[in-house]
Amino acid sequence: MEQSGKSARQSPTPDELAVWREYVETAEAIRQALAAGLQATSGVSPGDYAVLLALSESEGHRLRSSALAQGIGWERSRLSHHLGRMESRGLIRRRKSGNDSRGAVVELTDDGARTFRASSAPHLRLVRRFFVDALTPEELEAAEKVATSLRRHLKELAQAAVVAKA
Amino acid sequence: MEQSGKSARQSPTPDELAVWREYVETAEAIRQALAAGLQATSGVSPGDYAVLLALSESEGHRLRSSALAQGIGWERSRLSHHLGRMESRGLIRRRKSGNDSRGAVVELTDDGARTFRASSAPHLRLVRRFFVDALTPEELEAAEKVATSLRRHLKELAQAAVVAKA
DNA sequence: CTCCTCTAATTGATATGTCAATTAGAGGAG
DNA sequence: CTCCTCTAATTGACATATCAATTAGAGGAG
Repeated sequence: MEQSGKSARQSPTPDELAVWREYVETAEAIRQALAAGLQATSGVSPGDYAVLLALSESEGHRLRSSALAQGIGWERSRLSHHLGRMESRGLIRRRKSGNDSRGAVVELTDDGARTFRASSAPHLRLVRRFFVDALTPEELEAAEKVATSLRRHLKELAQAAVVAKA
Repeated sequence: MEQSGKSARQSPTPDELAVWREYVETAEAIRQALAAGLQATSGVSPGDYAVLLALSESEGHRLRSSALAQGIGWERSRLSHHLGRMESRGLIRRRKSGNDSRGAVVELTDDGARTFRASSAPHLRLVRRFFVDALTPEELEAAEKVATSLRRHLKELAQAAVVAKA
């Protein structure tokens, strides 16, 4: 009867599945609300914001493209395409790197810096309105614990997969 | 000194912001892991899965396109585009509705039904592995509470916005 | 130097998502 | 019937995301 033992159960129970659905749908709804707010208040997308934030916080408002990709956790190709769009809107500029002319350096234009300054406060206000204000201090703490557990578990699974491949 | 009062605070504190980032990044990581798993095990995207699930559960494996959009919470245009892609892969079929020939009826093909059956179990296993197994029963309950609070708060804000417009 | 291989970044193809504009038919007022 | 208006769904344009293939230069072996 190992099928009935807890460790042999393969699919979530209906209750577990309901929590899962609530979890993903909620995260998606908030992501979407915030994206719409950011777009409406300052005309930037969440992707734009991530790039502008990373550049704004960096020394000299510039970063190697690979360092930028690393910093915001994007694949390079995604970043290349996105930088192309941002460059055509005048938010950033790309130059060849001095030491290694394979590498590109991405830098914020004045317009990009101005756009980031204009978008930052409204964005943070929305994070507060949509997320922080919705939760009691206890819930906020619980949310952190849940996210941390999920993250840790995912990392372990990824680690196990890597080991299995080797 | 109303700036220092809690109710006047506009931006999240650094701690609150850190929780927010952990929350969104985690949700995004899970979404992405699950999408990759679904693709690898059965060659369907999360969007395909949502459509196939709704049709599989419906009377006669068919739904009015507007009812389908409503059921999975998509905009119509998004659904139209997605159905076009699924139809070209032979997973679904569209017919004109009898009573109202503006309306289209979407139905599962045999191949679509087979594809859904093949993708369902692996998908549910992954939900269990990535989400349910990561959390203690207490954390699972906490996750539900957090999601519910966030959802309720979002709905209230949307309601307030609608009222403000009127 | 020449060849090999590795790395940085871009490019092209395709899938997905959003918005605005359009098409087709329903249904009522006159 | 004709016109008006509303609804259902699609379409086109464009932004975004992923994957595979490619380009350009770095850096070492010979």
